[in-house]
Amino acid sequence: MNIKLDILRSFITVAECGNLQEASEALSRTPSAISMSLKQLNEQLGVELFETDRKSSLTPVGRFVLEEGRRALTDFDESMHTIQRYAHGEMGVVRIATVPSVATRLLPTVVRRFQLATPNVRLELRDTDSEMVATAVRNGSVDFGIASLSVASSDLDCELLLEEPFGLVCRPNHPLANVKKPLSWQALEGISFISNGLCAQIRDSDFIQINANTQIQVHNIATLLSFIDQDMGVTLLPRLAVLEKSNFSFLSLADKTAVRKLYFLQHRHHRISPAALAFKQQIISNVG
Amino acid sequence: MNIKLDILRSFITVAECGNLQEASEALSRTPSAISMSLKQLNEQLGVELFETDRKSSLTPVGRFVLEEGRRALTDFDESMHTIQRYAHGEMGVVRIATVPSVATRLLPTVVRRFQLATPNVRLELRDTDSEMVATAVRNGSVDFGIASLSVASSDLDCELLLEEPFGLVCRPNHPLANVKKPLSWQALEGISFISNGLCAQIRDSDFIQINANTQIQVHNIATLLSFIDQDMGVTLLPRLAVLEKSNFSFLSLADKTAVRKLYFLQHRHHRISPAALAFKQQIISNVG
DNA sequence: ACACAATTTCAGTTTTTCTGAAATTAAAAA
DNA sequence: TTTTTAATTTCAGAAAAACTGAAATTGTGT
Repeated sequence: MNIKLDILRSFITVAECGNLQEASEALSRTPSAISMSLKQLNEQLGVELFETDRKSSLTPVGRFVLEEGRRALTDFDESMHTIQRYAHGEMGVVRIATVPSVATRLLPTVVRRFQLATPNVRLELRDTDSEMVATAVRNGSVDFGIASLSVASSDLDCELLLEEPFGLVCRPNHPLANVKKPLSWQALEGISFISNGLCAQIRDSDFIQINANTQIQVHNIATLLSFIDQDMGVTLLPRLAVLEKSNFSFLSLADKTAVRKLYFLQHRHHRISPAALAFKQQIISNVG
Repeated sequence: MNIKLDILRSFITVAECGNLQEASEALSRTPSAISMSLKQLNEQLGVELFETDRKSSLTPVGRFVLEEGRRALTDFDESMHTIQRYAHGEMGVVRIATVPSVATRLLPTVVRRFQLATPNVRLELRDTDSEMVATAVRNGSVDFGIASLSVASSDLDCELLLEEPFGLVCRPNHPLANVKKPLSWQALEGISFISNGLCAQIRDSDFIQINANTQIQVHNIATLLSFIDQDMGVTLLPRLAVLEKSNFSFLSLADKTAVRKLYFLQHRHHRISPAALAFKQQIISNVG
């Protein structure tokens, strides 16, 4: 039979203490239990490990077992510790794909806290559009993603992270900028409206009409905002997509159904690593 | 409590087999026993290791435990194997000090056999005079020694290896070379006798007289033999001290008490390593 | 050689691990 | 979906292993 961890541990303790009594205290066993363990090790190796039955001096084999066994045990314990740390999410890699607005507006705080709590977890962030986020999740190149499309399929799992209302974005000197109450869709009539990719999420039929008639659609947010800045018109965006300290007015809408929903996207049957789970929960607690 | 070897082994086998049944056969246990072991590992880590209770796919933690655990186990097993090999004398170093005649006449055969049987044991041979052999044993710089002095003291243990009779060594054309029967001490009268260090071991009073009256004493055997070769006289040496295919006649003596005794010298309370013990036994079996 | 202290042995107890049957659960098939 | 089937888990009892405390043994120092 194989040499057991406990027995090796007992031997090392005895060899270090130089006698059974101390060792038995250190191991919280009776001397007789330790004696029996040593006897077992003896029989397994077929050689004496101590010069006499007083455990004060080792034989050459004893010295060898002490040295080699000590190394083997510390290595093993270290490995087990590493496993524990991984299991507790204190170690590992977290790979995330997310839409730009979340990456720039939501994650910095979360990342800062997470790094402080678990400095040994490496983070790999990537920001793209929602489609690519879903793809990355599907092919397993990220642990989970955050995107605004809810495409729960057989291999993709969607979980709502947050809803944020769309608002009208315009220059502060735009006529609409002074309206105090939430804007109705009628308010947009006769106004030059620039569409963007996120608008597709608003399901209101009145707005869909407006959106369909729009002449300009700009997908890149930075470009979009520079259009607005140059008096080309107004657009609709969720709060997060606009920088906080921007030079734009953000006006709320009367239609409370006009919201962008952000979802966690995960491979359906693949569990994520403890570190990834911890990061995900950090995001949730930071939003809630 | 700590993660146990057996449980880790079970987990790895199950992960490799992809199901409990195969694994339980490989481990010669029932599936239920393995199931309980896995449950224990789960509880110790606080995380699921398999995606479902069919053990076909691992969670990220499971993959990590498999990888790290596999390495930890093979390292540990290797260490234990190394210990076993050392304990069985298949590994290690054997350091020996011996008198020249043994080193040149006895050891070559023994070393050849030993190296064949245990190629991973390193040998460190050293040849000096008996006094220095004893010193080397005493201060622990060799595992054991072979010398012709019996100085059993409190820290030195002597064990007879072999006795070999002294004989008269002379040139083949020397008058004594033709004597057919064993020589008596009287035969040495009027003959030029060259003494050497080993002669001190002959305790016969007649010879002691002869030895005391000798004009020349040569300690180095090579020098001694070259004196004999140049017709300076005869000497007494044990068989081993003279090369087998030498140009000298070797005549037996009537006094059967004139023998050189070779002893194993060992530190009294220090056990020697299994490899050293094996080598020692190889010597004994080669002599007997 | 003696007395003392440490270790081992032994028998019985506790703890752990294992087995086999039954219950549960998940995947596959109808 | 429901049924069938196969794998896994749970459970209670059995077997094995480890442990304890008292007694016997052994070795050390005087």
